Amino acid sequence: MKIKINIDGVKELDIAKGTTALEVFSGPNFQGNKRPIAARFNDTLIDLSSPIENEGTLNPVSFDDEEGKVVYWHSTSHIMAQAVKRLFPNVQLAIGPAISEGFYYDFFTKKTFTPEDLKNIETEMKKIIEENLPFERVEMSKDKANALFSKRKEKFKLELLDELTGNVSVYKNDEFIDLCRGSHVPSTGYIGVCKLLSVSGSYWRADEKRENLQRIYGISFETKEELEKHIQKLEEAKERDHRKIGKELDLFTINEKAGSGLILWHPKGATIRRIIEDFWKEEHLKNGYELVITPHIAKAGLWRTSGHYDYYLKNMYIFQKENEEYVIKPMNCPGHILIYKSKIHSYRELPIRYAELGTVVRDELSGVLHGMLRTREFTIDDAHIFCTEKQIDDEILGVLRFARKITKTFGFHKLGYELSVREPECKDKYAGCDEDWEKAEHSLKKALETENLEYKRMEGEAVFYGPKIDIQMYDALGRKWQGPTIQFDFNLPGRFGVTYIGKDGNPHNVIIIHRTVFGSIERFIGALIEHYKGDFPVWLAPVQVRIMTITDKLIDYAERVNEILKFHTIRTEVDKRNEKIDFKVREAEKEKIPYMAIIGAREEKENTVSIRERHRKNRGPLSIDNLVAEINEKQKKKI
RNA sequence: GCUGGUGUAGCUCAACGGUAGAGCAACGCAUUCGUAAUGCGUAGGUUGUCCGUUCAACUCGGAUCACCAGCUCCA
Repeated sequence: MKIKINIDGVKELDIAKGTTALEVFSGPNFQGNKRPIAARFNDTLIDLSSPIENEGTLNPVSFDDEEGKVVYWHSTSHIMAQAVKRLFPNVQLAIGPAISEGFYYDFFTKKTFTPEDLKNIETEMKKIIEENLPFERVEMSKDKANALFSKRKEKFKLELLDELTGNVSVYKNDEFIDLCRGSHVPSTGYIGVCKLLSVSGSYWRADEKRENLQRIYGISFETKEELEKHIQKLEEAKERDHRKIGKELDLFTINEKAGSGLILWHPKGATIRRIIEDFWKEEHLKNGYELVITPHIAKAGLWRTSGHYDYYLKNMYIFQKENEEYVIKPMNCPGHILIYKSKIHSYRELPIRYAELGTVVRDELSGVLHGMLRTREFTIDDAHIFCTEKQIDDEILGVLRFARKITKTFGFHKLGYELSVREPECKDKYAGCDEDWEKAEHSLKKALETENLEYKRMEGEAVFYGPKIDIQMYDALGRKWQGPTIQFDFNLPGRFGVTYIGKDGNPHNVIIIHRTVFGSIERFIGALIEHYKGDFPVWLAPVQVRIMTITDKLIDYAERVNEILKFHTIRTEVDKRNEKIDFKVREAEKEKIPYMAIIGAREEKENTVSIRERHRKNRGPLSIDNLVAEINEKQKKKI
């Protein structure tokens, strides 16, 4: 019996019922650029070996496709598990999914995998790949699967089976069998090159009360070149590590005498931060925000009212003084609310926008601390917008535009958007009424659509007190960083009784919108360091010009130039050491200083400096006035 | 917090049961030099901390602190 299928909506083919996808793709009527490794039939991903029984649309999936990578890496994780089982028959299998870059597999075993083991596993994987074992999909009843995995003593697979209903599928290559939904590449030979990257601990089901597992991470590609490129990218990421650059460029340190997760900002790091904060304040003042300052500690009662004392207790630093319990603030919202509530507000005053670079302290688990990206004390560029229901559309749109503009100023040109909304099934676990949620969601959606932004809808990802937009920034390496957040709050207004007096003379509920652009200044600057690789644009560079003398005789002139530049708010340093100019240039290059102003007898005579610009080498002489104008122009343009 | 790894001079790293060594940086002297390293010299360490094993510990064991890779958490 013949059936019709579509390929890519372009070609229509008549095929015999039961023909496999692989047969279709290797037939004369199909030409693809990339080797298919799986197929998409209508909306489901299928194996190339799956027979096609119905009419529909069939498309090849290759490694270049997002879902192709998932298949490819997932298959490699099976191969790794197979290799591990061959070498260490006693380990039990947990799970082994593909992740955003590669795959992992969790194993239950008393032994710990050493780098030596990884090498051996890798070698065994290569053998399995050479054996070119087919990935066979077998569907069976749950009972049969239960019997199978009991016999193989795979207790984790049995636990997973417990939660499945109906028939299940297992994948088999030779002696190795795994409970798996699929899909997979046709055979192990499809995997080109693979590399195991690291081992770490994990828990079964991410539950620390459950079994401790050993997780092996790896990645695979079709060609050696792709693998090398990937490894290069990992090395590049290491080179950009803000902790490494922060030390090299003398930006910040973390000192165990002070405590972990606490940043000591050195002059150069503090300069970058100051420039960013000044810019932030200016922009907020220009955009209708008022700057406020709230205390670092407050009585426990305030945090009881806000609710933090209950649900955020384990993260709060609490201390006792004169029979009064105090909390070091982990959030800025209650303070802003107290300022709002210091008097009665008319509808005519709204919206009110309070902004603060508010430093908060949170006790984070020691294991999560990570340079500037995850600290125990950090400064949120926080703002709270108090507005009426009618104003939310304008406010959200305003915040979205504002946040986009600021992040772009820092060179994050590619942004991603996520709209987090309620889980539709369990509405009762959320604060606020249905109507609030719908209006808020509508307004967030509308803002994204007005700006023509593509976004991902994250069902059930909203926090309990309101829906939000999260913005991700993509850095120079294409990595994602958490950026601005725009968050509704249906919880605090009720808890604190935040109201305004309407036209009717009655109090009405205020809508509170939390928003932040940087999230945490520390994290943002950490991201910025990695994004720019420490090579900051002129407006952010802690030292913009290093003046360097060729001989001691030029020190006086160098000092004069220094004074002039400083007078024009240019950040300069003089290198008047008795060293050769090559040496001074080398150091300035290593320190990524954008302008080197070299001073010799000629320059003194002509009242100039000789400019060497980073990335542009020697530019020759330039008058002081022109140098000032050029740098000030860059400062103004924020480049 | 959990699993695994690491901790030696300001930095990067070496030594390894017999009481620590290099390069860079610092300091001193010489050199006064034109766009990525001038030469010579000096000084610098209770080997993260504490406890134990040993005739002897940087080296072995335990605890602790910190860091790293993950897990977990993230109102």
